[in-house]
Amino acid sequence: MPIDMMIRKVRLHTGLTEEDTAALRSIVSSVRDLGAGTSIIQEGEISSHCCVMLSGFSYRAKVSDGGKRQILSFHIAGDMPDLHGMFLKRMDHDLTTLTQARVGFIDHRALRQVISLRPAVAEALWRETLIDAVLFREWIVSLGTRPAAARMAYLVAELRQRLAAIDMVAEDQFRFPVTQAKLAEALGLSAVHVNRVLQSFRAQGILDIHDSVVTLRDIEKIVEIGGFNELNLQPLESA
Amino acid sequence: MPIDMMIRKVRLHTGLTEEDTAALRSIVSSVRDLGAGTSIIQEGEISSHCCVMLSGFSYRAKVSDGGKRQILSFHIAGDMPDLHGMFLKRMDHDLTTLTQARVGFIDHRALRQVISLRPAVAEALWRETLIDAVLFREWIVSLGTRPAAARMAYLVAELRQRLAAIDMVAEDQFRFPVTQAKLAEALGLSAVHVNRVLQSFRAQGILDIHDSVVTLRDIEKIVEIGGFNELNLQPLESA
DNA sequence: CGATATATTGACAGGAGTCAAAGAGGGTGG
DNA sequence: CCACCCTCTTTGACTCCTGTCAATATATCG
Repeated sequence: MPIDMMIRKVRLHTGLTEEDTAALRSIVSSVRDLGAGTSIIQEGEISSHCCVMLSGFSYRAKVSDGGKRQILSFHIAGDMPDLHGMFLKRMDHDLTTLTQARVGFIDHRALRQVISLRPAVAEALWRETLIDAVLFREWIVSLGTRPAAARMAYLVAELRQRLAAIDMVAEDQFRFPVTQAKLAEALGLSAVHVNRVLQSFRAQGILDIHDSVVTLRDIEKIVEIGGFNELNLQPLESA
Repeated sequence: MPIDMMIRKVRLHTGLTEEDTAALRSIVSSVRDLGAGTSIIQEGEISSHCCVMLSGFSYRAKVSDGGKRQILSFHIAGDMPDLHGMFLKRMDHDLTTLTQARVGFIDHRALRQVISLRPAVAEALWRETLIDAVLFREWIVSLGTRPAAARMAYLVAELRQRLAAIDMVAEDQFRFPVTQAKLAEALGLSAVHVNRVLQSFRAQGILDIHDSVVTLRDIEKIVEIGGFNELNLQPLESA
C-alpha cells in the first residue's frame, strides 16, 4: 500500500478523518515508476496535475542567469512538491527525480473537487504548502548566515529529521543518493569546496556520505555545527 | 479608504467578487498605527490573529545560531505577512515594522469563518501564501548563486516591481527606508560590503539609496545585473 | 552640544571559488 | 578479461570576493 505514504505524512500534521484520506487516495489517477534524473515538470510549464512522492527522492531546482543552478529543496516520500502548481499559473522551478522514484499523479480538477467538498483536506494541503515555506525560510537563513560546514550539517540534520518521520532512518544512517556536485548546487557552494567540507567531517568523525548513504557519526555535533533546532520544526504541528 | 489596500492586492491575483472583498474588509477588527521598529509578532509566539499591511514597510527576520540575523522578506501595503500563523502553531520568525506603518488586524476565528463560507477567499489567500513561497525561492537563488552586487540589484528590482503594482513608484524613485545594516542582513552580507557595493553602484550611475529613497538611475542595468526576470513573477498570475 | 545611530574608509585576513590534473569506480564492448 | 569511457571524487596551487576590525565622518536628536 504505497499510496499511504502520502496519507501518512499529511496526517502527521492534521486530523484528517479516514474518509478524507480515502478521498485523497481515490483521486490518485496514476502511479508511475520514474528513473533517476527524470524531469517531472519544468520551469515555465503549466500543468494540469500535481504529484505525490511515494518512494525515492526528487528535488526542486532553478537556474539563475549565468547558468548556475540552485537546488531549492529535496523531497521524500509523502511530499507533494508541486502542489502550488494548482494555484499558480506557471511553475517557477523544475522538479526532477534524484533517484528512481515512485510517483503518484493527481489531476488538479479532481483535487479541486475534493478540496471544495472537504474543508479538512483543503486545510491539510494548505498547511503542507506552508510547511514548505517554513523550510524555505530556514534555507534562506542557512545560505545567508552560515558558513559552508554549517550549511552542510544543517542540511543533513534537516533531512534526517524529515526522513525519521517516515521511518527512513536506521542506525544513524539513511539513504540519500546525491552527488557532491548536487550538494554544491543545493548549498550554494562549489563542488570542490563541498568535497573539502565532507573530508573534514570525515576526518573529525562527524559524518560521512558514501555510496548514496549518509552516516551520522556524531549527531550532537552535526546538530550543533548546523545550528539545527528541532524546535524550528515545531511550528509544523497543527495549530 | 486604506483598508482597500489589502483588497487591491488580493484582487490582483484573483477574481474575488465585491461581496468577497467586503467580507474580508468587514472582519478587520482593528487598525493601528505602529511606530518604526515595532514588533508585530516574534518567533515562537502563538497568535490568534493575523495582520494586513495598509501602509508602510515591515520585514520578517530570524536569528540563527551565532546571533546573526537574517531578514527573510520585506513587506509592503497589501501584504499579509503572517497569514500562515493561522495554520502553523508557532511563528517561525519575527515580524517587525521597518517604518511607521498602518496595520489592520484580523482574528483567526473570523478569518476561518469567512474562508469556510467563501471558497474564493480561501483560494485567494492560499494563493497569497504560495506567492510568498515563490519569492522565497527567488531569494534562495539569489543567496545561493549571485554575488553581492547582483543580490543588491535583484532586491531593488523585485521591490520596484512589487511597489509599482501598488503605485508606490514614481519617476524611477521609491521610498524604502532601510539602513545599510538591514540591507546587509537581508542580503547575507556584511554592512561594510553593502556600503561598498552601493558606492560602486553610485559611481557607475546605476542606482542610489539615500535618505530612505531608492533612485533607479539605470533600470535596464539593474535588471541585468540582478538577473531579474519579470517573467519570474508571471506565475503569480492566477491559474 | 554631547550622545547615539548610520555611513564611510582603509588595512588585513580568510573562506570559498576557479582551474587543471589525477584518481576511482562502474559499465560496456570487443 | 581487459581496454575504454564516463561520471564522480580528490588534490594542489592560486585568486578573489567578502568579512573583520578599527577608526573617522555624518547625521540626527533631545
